[in-house]
Amino acid sequence: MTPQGADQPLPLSVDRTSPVPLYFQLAQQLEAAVEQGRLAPGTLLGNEIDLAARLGLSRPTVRQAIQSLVDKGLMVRRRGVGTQVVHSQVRRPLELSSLYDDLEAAGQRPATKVLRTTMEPATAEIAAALGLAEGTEVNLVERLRYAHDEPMALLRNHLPPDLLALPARELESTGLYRMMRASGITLHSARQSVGARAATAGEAGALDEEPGAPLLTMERTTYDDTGRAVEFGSHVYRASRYAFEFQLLMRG
Amino acid sequence: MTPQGADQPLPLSVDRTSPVPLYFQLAQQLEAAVEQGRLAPGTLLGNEIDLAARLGLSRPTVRQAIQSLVDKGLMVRRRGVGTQVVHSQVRRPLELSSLYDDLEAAGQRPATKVLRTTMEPATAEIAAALGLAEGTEVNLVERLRYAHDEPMALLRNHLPPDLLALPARELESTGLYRMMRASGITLHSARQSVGARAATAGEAGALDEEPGAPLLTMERTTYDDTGRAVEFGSHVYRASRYAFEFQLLMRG
DNA sequence: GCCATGGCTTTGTCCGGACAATCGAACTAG
DNA sequence: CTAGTTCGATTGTCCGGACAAAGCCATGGC
Repeated sequence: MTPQGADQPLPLSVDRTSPVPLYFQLAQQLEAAVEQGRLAPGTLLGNEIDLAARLGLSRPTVRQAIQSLVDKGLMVRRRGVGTQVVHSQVRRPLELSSLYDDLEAAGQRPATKVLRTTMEPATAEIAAALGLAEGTEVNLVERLRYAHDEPMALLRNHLPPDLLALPARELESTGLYRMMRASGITLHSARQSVGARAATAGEAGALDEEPGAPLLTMERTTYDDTGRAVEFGSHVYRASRYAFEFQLLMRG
Repeated sequence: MTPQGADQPLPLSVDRTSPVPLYFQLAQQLEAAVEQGRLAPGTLLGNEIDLAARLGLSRPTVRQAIQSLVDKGLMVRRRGVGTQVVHSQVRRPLELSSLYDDLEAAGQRPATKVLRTTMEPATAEIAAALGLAEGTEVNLVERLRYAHDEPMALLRNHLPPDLLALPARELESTGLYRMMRASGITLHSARQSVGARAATAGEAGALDEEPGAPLLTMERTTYDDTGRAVEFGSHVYRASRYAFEFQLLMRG
C-alpha cells in the first residue's frame, strides 16, 4: 500500500531551469498540499529514497526540503517509521511582525494618524535600549493606529538619529517596519516585553477608553543583522479590542 | 590575518568515540564560545573548508553545525563574506515554557498552592479547544502560583479525561508541563493568546490586588506531536508583578 | 498465551566532491 | 580622482554513496 492512500500519489515536480532552489520548490509544494488538505494530517509521506527517485533528486535535497517543514512544525520525523504530517492546526510561528501588516492581513482596514515626529534627548531607558549615550537626540514618532476607523493602539517609537527619513505621509500609508526594510535595513531579531497597566487620562482620551481602563503594553527593541539597535517602541493597546495571538513550537 | 584575532585560533575538537553527533559537538563548543565571549560579536568565523580540515570533518558536517547556530540567531552567514557572530544580546527564542520553570530559572523561589482539582463538564469554549464534545467531563486544576511568597498568578487548566493522574502533592512541588513530559507526553506546539482585563472581585482577593486592577491574561492550548490537544489553560497574572519577555527572530 | 529474538524499513549521520551565486576589494580605464 | 571591471574568497546548492541507530513486526521458543 502506498503511504498517502494509494489512488493519488500527489503530483510533485521540480523545474530545473528555475532559479528557485530545488529543495525550496519541493518544500513549497508540500506545504501547499498540507494547507489545502491534499496531504491529510497523520499521513505518512513515503520514504525519502523513493521520493527522491520519483522526482529525479538526490536524497540530501529531499531531506533538506522536508527538514524545512519539520522546522516549521508542519511535519514530524520518526526513525524507523517515516515522516508524517502533523495533526494540528499549526498556523505560523511567531514572527517579527508589524501591527500594520497583521491588521492588513486580517482584513481590518488599518489606518494611521501621525501625532508627532520630533527629535528629543534620549532618557536613560531609551539610551540603554538603543545603545546610545543618555541625552543623545533621537527621533520620536508618535502614532495612533486605527482598525475599522476605531482607535486600536498608541504607538511611540524611538529611532537612532540619521537612520531613516520619516516623512509623515509615508508613515500614514504604510508601517514603520516596511519603511525600514525598503531603505535597506535587514531586521534580524527583537526583544519584547508584554504587560498590562491602567490607562492614564491622556491615553484614555486618545484611545476612547475610560481612565484606569486596562491596557495591554508592549515594549520592543529591534536589532538589525549587525546587532545594532534600530528601534525602541513603547506601545499601548486597547485590551478590549486587541490581544496577541501566536503559535509556539517546541525546539528539539 | 586570521579571522578571530590571530593569537588564539579557538580550541575546537571532536570526539569520534562519543555517541553525540559530530555536528552537535561542534555546535555546542561554538555556542559555548559565543556565550563566554571567547568569540566576540562581529567576529568572522573563518571559512568552512579550513574549519573542516582543521577538525578532520567534512564540510557538510561543519555546515550543519553552523546552520543550527544560525537558526538559533547566534550567527549570520553572508555569501562571499563569511559567517559572523551576531552582534547583540540574543537570549533564546520563545519556548514552550512553563511559568514554574521560568520562575525557578530566574531564582524567584516559585511555590504552588492547589485550590481545586475536580471533574467538570466542558463548556463550548473548552470543548472546542480540546477537540471534545461539549459537556464531556474534563479535569480542572486551579492553582495559585507564588514567587518569593507573593501571589503572582492564578492558573486554571483543563485537561482531557484519563490523560494523566494529577496528585495535588506533585502539582505543588513541580510544574504541570514537567509532569506531562514525565508521563511520556511529548509536547509539540501551542497556540497562545495574551491580553489584559480588569480583575474580578474573586481574582483580586486571591492575588492581593484591588478589584478592577489591570491583569495580564493568557490562554493557551497545547498539543502533543500527534496533534492531540493535551491542555487548555486560562491564566491571569498580576500586571504589577509580571510581564512576558521574549526574543523574536526573523525567519529567512 | 507470552516474551524474546531477529530482520526489515526508515530516518540519522557523515563523507567527498562539483559548480553556481554573491560579495568585496583590487585593479584599470577614462 | 572617479567609475566600471575583473577576480578571488566564501557561502549556497546539489549529487551519490555508505553505514549506524531506532522502531515495527513477524517469527519462533518457552
